[in-house]
Amino acid sequence: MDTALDRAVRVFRERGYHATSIGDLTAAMRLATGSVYKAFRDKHAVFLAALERYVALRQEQTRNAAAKGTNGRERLRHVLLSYVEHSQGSEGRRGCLVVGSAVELSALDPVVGARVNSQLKTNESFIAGLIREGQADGSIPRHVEADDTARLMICITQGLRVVGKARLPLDGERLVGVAMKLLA
Amino acid sequence: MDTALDRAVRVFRERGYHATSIGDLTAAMRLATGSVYKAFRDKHAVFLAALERYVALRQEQTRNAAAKGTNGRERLRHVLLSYVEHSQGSEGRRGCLVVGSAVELSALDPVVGARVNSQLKTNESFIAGLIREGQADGSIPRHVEADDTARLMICITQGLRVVGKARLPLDGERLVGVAMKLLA
DNA sequence: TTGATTCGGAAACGATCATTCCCTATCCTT
DNA sequence: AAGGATAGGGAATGATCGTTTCCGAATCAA
Repeated sequence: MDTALDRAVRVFRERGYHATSIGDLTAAMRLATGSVYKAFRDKHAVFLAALERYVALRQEQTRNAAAKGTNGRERLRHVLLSYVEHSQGSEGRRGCLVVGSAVELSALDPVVGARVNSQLKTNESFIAGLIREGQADGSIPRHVEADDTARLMICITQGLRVVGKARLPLDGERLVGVAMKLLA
Repeated sequence: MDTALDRAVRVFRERGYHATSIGDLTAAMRLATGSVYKAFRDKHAVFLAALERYVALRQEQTRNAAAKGTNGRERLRHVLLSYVEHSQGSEGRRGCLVVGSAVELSALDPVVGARVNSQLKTNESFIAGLIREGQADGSIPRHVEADDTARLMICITQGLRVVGKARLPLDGERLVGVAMKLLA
């Protein structure tokens, strides 16, 4: 079942919500129509479950990236690097389900809208936390505005997914190198 | 006819491509079904025309914002400020047709994909040009990498639209203040 | 005024959508 | 071994989609 949900995540990432038919979904999940409706109330419920699963997976990947760093600044750098890598190539073209939900559904679907909003806030707090961590361990200057900088960095991460989906090449080292100026 | 196309732009921005039915379109454009198909080959052609019109409008607004500045740095600052303002409030919730096209259609529709890609490159060149202008007039240091910085700023602008659509409040002065560190 | 022509509007079309229903095979219990 | 409950598969259903077609009104030339 979880493997079927992973396949649902994949097809929703590639095609978005409205362009994904139940036929696409059953083909990808290798389940018959009836089976999908046994497991989920409707298409919307499948999407919500897929979104939840995607968010959990991405959160784990981001925490793992952060763990690579030895101080606040380095942890943040690895998080940004991880975002660039995931926004690139075939993974980038597959797209981010949070960005896709925000753009395609946020305005029309209050449930998805609220979920996306809360997830962005969670990510923002995580980044703000890393900045404060860096300020505590001396790797980031005290005068950096943690909240404003975190919000701008969320814009960068979400923008990376948009640009990556549009097939512009992204050089991780160079882009992150420039972005780290925000911590000066 | 142009006023009808403006209404099409509006509904496509709000609902995206797939969630907009011909019924939505005719209601918004105040045209009957037959009239729409007299003026355009199909729904896809309406979208392409709307995208073209939106891009032209936004480009003009961005150039106007740039014109407010008296040197390269100030012109860039006004461009960023303009982006934040457009990403906010009701205008922000309406969304950006370029971001929407990139996320929803870029991977599935080669024509839209190519158009979005070229538009992002155009915007990037415009920003890179402003940076070089600032370096020529002394308002931006020479050691700033124009191309890398421009690409990161494109990420910021596209990300602003995503975050704005997700209803996170954006403070123009604060965010742009932080972003201008990239020109240090 | 008349006739031809062009343009917008609404009904009709097949296709496809999300959803429901029913049947079959598989297991666990006794 | 038999029976009952359960899960999965696939056909049927009503609604809605994009598109086409046809009809009436308005416009312009003569």
